[in-house]
Amino acid sequence: MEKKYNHKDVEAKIYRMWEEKELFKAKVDPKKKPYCIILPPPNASGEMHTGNVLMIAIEDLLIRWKRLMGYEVLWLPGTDHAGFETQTTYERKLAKQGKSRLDFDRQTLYNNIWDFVHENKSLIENQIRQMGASVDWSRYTFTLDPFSLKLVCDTFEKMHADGLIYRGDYVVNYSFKWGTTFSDAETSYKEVSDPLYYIRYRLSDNSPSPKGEQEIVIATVRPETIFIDTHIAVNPKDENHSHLIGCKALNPITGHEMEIIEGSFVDPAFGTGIVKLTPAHDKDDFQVALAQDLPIINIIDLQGLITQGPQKGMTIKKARKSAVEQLKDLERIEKIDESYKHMVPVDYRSGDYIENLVLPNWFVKVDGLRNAALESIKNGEMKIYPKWRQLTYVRWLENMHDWAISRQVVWGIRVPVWYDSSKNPNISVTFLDSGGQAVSGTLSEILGSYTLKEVLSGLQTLRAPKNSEYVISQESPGENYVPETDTFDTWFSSGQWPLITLKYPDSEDFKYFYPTSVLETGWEIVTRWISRMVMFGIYLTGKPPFADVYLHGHVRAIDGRKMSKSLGNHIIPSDYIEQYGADALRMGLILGTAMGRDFNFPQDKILAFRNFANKIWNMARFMGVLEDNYNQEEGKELTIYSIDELKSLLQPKDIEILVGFDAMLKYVDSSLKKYRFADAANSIYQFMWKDLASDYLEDAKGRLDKDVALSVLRSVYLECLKVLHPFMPFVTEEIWQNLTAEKERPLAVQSWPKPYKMS
RNA sequence: GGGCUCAUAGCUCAGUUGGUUAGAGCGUUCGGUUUACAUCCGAGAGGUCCCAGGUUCGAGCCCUGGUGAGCCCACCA
Repeated sequence: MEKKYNHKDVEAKIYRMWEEKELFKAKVDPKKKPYCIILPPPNASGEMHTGNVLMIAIEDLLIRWKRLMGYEVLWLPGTDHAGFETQTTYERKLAKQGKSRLDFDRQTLYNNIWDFVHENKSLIENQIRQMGASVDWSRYTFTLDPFSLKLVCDTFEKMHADGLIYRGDYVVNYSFKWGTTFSDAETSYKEVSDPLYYIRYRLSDNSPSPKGEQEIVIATVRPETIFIDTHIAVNPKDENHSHLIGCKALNPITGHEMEIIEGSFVDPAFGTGIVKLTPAHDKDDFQVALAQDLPIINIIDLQGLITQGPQKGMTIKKARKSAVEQLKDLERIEKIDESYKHMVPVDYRSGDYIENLVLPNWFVKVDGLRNAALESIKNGEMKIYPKWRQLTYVRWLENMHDWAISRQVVWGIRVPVWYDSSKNPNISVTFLDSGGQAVSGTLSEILGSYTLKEVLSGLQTLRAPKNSEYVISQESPGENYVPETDTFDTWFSSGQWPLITLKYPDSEDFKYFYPTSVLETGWEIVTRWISRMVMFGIYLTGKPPFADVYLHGHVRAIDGRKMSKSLGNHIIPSDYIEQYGADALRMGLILGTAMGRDFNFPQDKILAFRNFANKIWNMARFMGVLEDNYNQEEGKELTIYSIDELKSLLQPKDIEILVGFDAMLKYVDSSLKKYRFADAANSIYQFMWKDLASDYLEDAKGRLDKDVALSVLRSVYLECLKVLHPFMPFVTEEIWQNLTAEKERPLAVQSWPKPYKMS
């Protein structure tokens, strides 16, 4: 053995050995208890970040522990196509070449992204190997595999048949830049400064105010929508304004009468306490309009242009300026508050602006699914660790409203819907003609000049009005049909991930391993992902997809702030693997924190565990030296006795270390059961270094009954390797291979220690 | 606006249902190459457990109030 442990030479070699021997391939075995974790799929085109690394460290720890305990273990890896995120990454690449998605028909674009993803896919797979993850590669799954496509579409069909899917006009978050809808979960808010305009409205003579005022003033940041407004709201509890309810004001631009209605959402203290309603372009207003059956008028098209009125054809920004000019000319502006700051919706990744538009969309009715998901928590069928995170999950589910599942991106699973072109003349399409020129219009306009075949082969996007007639089918129902071009929200497919990976409903895997044992992931994904998996799992199988949910904390940068590329404080895990080894990185992260709490990247701990790897390496080496010396001094081969054989010869020091081992083992087991990984890790670490090396081994140097001491030392040391293996798999396996006979099974598939029971 | 979490050694953090002298890693001070390991060994210094009050025989831990930090959700024209 080398003087120093060199992880660089060892880790890749060991992983290859494990993989070649297929040690991690699960077999359905009814005689054994199953233990299953589905690896939360990293983005296919991504690179491993510290969150992934922590996740792998924890899951591999659980998986290897249970494998040694004798369970039939399955850890199933995969990657996610991450619809929108991947497409935007690809579009950025296109932009560098001076191109955009609009240069391609949807099929070509899809194929190009497919190639792009597969070029990059091996990167993340190799990083998973680098970490030592004992996953079953034979079951590797990608969210766009044929089985996945079929299951997701089958689920859609079933839900549609059960009345859980509907198509409706709804106010959605829409990005003009990316040309798609976003879910609420993908929308965040950013503070910006916009002028707040105070606009004077005359009251109509037909319904004068009881208090006799002639005018009211309304504050708005969106004067460009004024001309379509039909209603105004005040809070009924607002003493200054409630008398206005039922009165009518005149629209300052068009002069039409607008009724003043009550709205309990109106804050009397904000602005003037009076609000104009724009149901198509504001979520609150939309809800009021739905409840009170007010007209919903959309004046912004998908390019972000105003579709009617005096500002027709302008962008929102220009229209606003123009509307302000017009109002100034009409002397309707009382004042402009230039210092006003407010929160506007943006895409949570890119920070690009999002508008509220009313668009036809596919929706999931959440009411039918939510209660069962909540019930599984309340009755203990599914447990969340740490427990205090449960609240977030419950709150969120309780507040969840209907889920818009369609996205206008190409990269994803297409909604399996078709429209009969002859029955839906009002469907609007955009396609590239044979010369590559984009053509847009309704089917009835276009089919005069082009054949349907031409439209289909160059098809980019299609938008069907709410009441279009459609057929659900995964294949085209006939040559007269045009396909829906929307794809599913990524969470609609990843929400079915446990079912996709285990091949619901007929496979042996599914019957044996479902529900899985534990879902381990970051807490920030609770709402976006876990809630969906539970809802789909219960909907399709009657059971939540996992018994336990363990949520780890965020890894922050060394400076305690959130990691971000712009701050320059983000950490590249492979640098640490390179420098200190995957074992040290894993152990450092495991010991970095208590259960589920955020923590700073534990740089110095990783160093400490690199040293620890070297320490145990040298213990093994030294045991060899001691044994060689014994052979020379005694002139005979050292006999290694079992502890049973030595019972009557054991010295107090021997008993002490054996009893100590039992205590450590018990503590590790009970800590792991409770997901208290740091406690377990610290326990084996302290025992090996302090008790076994510094205390017992030092003492053994002076022992006269060397054969007894060396037998005890060897036994305890090997048992410790087993305990440490789930934490630091590479170095323990390498030492095991050095110390034990070649024909013995690798450490990864040995058995978990049993206590010595000396007392 | 609603909610969650945190505050313990110079730094980063453990401390389980209340129970002797509050721990670890890094850093720091002093001293060490005896049969492995300087990525080592031995010894030490270093804490008003954020503040105030309460419960208790006993509080870092439980309760109330405050201060400071971070985060999540919702979102007001």
